[in-house]
Amino acid sequence: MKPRPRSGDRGTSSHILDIAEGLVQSRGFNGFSYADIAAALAISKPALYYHFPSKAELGVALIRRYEQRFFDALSAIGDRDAPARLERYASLYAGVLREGRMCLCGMLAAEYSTLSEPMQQSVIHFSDRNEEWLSGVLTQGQRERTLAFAGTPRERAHMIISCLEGAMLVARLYGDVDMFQTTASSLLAGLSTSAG
Amino acid sequence: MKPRPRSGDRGTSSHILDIAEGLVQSRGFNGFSYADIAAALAISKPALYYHFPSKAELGVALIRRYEQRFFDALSAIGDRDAPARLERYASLYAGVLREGRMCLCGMLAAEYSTLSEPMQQSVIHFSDRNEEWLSGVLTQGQRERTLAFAGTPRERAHMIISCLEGAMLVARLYGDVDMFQTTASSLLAGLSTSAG
DNA sequence: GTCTATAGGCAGATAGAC
DNA sequence: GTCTATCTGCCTATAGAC
Repeated sequence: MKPRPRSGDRGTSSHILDIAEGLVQSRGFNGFSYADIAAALAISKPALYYHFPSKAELGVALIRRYEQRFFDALSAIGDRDAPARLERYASLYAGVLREGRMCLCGMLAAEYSTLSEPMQQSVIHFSDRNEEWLSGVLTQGQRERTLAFAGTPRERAHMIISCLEGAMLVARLYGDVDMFQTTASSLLAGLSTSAG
Repeated sequence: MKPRPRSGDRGTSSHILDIAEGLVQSRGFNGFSYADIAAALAISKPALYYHFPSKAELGVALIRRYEQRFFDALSAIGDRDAPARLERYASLYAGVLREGRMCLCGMLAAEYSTLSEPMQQSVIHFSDRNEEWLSGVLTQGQRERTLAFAGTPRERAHMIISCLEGAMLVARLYGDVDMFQTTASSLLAGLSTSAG
């Protein structure tokens, strides 16, 4: 019997994921341990194992929740013209960076070869879905004639995601969010037509 | 007295760095241990400590050597017009990726917050120098009228490096070097003038 | 320069009480 | 669900022989 969490109390599992998420995004999956989470929550290490029986399973749960929230945020962008959706899309990344964090998926991409197979699959799944969503926006832009670019929407989506990830990686190195904004803006500016 | 290494024998320190470099570029600095290097060289762990008294000092030596070689490779690009130099520059990244590796500097950028302060400084130093070199090429291109772009050469250099790093990160996820080539090409294509 | 042996700590993970 | 106690193994690093 799982007790239903009271409103405002999302339960211990949720709090564990909150802490773990921040640790992965700032230090990487190989850069923290259960002891770090336990300390942050003032709880014992074995208590964590009740909720997540292994670090790898915690990792999978982490990606799944992040994915859920990320695509909820994309849905919340709503119906706008493509350039406006792109701008909101980029601002999601900027928000993460402003907290001194790397994109979860980008961080795990760096550590990819050290991850368990289920975690690797989860990273790929997230990445594929992200590219698919962005590709849809680019296709919309072509249809609307608000966006113009060489190559397929898929290729362009891949390029934009790659550049945003890289821009986060490097901007975080210098603790300079403005650097990211400059790169993101000039990346997207090149796509807009005068019709937009 | 350090014995002079015979030609072709660059010494144990050098071999240690070779292995460590590959490990960092594929697994990250937090993703390998002295035991991995020892196993690869069929040598004991304490022997490694004779050459590098701590993992952090090995890390600094690693960055320094990588930097030396990288900028030697940039010098070897020689005097050409800016677009040609850019193309060779991007192909250096592609070569690393082809070995299934991430750029050393990009990998360490992801793990930045977990690195010792000397390692952090070394990463920044490398990154600054890289940006400076690329910025010089972009300035040359403006002078020659072979390149045209919005913003300052510095900003553009920063953007190009960011995008190349991100493109490596994501391409490595899918084990697809062509993806990187496509992104790199379209990134550089946008800079060339018809004069070039 | 390289070895064997080992210290001391922290990692991921389990047992069993409450 | 959470605790204390504990296991095993690996990590970084050192001591001291050859």
